[in-house]
Amino acid sequence: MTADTDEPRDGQRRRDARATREAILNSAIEAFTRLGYDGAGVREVAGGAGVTAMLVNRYFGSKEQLFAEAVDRSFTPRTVVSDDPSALSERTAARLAARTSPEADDLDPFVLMLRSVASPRAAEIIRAGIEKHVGRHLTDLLPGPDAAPRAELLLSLIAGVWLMRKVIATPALTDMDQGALTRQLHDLMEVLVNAPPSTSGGGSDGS
Amino acid sequence: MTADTDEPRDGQRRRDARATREAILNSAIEAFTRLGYDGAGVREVAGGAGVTAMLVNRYFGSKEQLFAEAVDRSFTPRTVVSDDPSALSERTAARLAARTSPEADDLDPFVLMLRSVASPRAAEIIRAGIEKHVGRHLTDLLPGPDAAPRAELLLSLIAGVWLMRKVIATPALTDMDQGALTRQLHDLMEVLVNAPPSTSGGGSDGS
DNA sequence: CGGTCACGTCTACGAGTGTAGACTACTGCG
DNA sequence: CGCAGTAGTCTACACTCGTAGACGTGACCG
Repeated sequence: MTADTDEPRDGQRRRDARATREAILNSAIEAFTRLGYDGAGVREVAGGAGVTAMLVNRYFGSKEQLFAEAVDRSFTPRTVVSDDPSALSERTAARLAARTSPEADDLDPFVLMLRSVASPRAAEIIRAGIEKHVGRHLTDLLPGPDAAPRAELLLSLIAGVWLMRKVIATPALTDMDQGALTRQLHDLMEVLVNAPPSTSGGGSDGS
Repeated sequence: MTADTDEPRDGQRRRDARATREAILNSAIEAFTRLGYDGAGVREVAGGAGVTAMLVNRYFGSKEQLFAEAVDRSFTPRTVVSDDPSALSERTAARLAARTSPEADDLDPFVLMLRSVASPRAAEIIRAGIEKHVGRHLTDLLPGPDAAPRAELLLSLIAGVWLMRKVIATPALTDMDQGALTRQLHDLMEVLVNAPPSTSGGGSDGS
């Protein structure tokens, strides 16, 4: 971490606008991830930062703008998708399996997303954030044609696993052996990465 | 539809407890799917059924119990997962692609789920519903060992596609050609259906 | 030491939430 | 016709929400 979030030595932050704004934003990420956009109140966010509710609106204008900044910040460190094109599916599968394990703390942009999509305004903000941060980046990483829809399909898989394993907590998937899960996810992602443009003449399409 | 939801000929339902209960439940499914558990108010549900809010609680006890019945009802007709074991991945992929297309009406149990998981109580109810209706059923359909986690992985994929395509509406995936999407989903589901117990000696498992 | 301005808080409002209890009105039966 | 029971409504309560405006207060600068 950078050194700008220095905590005061006297135990109380003293009229430091920069640090207060940061504290509010961090508290917002935590609250939105845990409770979702609708569930997290401004007072809750403020309390987590040690300030009153009105300061939140003074710094961020409104809850909606606060959420937009929280989404932006939450997605900036790429926690799951690997940056290495050659080992993309392998490393991404391993990271996903590890970060969705029951022991892991569930502070994650995907959880924030899943718990906030109920609100249409939040969904719109999330869509923009997804495109800006992961979608575009992932599209560049995938080889072959039609990389964009395949990238979003990969994101669908990641989000789905996060949903079932950490938000809904289906038992069989939650208790699944991590090695086996990693292998399964790896196989699935390989299908998406190694683009079959239209391999295997599956011509028998109905409709 | 069955004939028990007969609408009155004089345009107004007249003191028919059975039909009123049904109307409330249908309105609840519609409202919860569109707005989620937190977003849909009791008054909204009641208004959709043409009654007042208090009647909802009189018939269902509380909003939470109403939600539980709505989830149960919403999941009973299997809309996506095919019942045919031999063509499971093929038909499920086709149905999923069709039902998540932009033209399709988004009244679906998966959307109801995705828009309601923010509430912990609702998430618990959904988990039970998933297990009861689709999970168990799908586990029986899948061949090979460890069918339960693979079934839930399949559900993760389905839920993720619903999320990205209909709830968040990422453009590349929403506008994706239906035939191509069906093919991609089919390939993915094949990986899950044709269980590789531990094929391809990726024995390097940590932990 | 005193002024000044930004940082932070307090009170409050209007709207919306789920739910409880009392009340009305309609239907069917004797 | 009158009684009874049930389908449905009305009013209300206690609470939380996001946000607006007025107010206090501490630190820096001269």
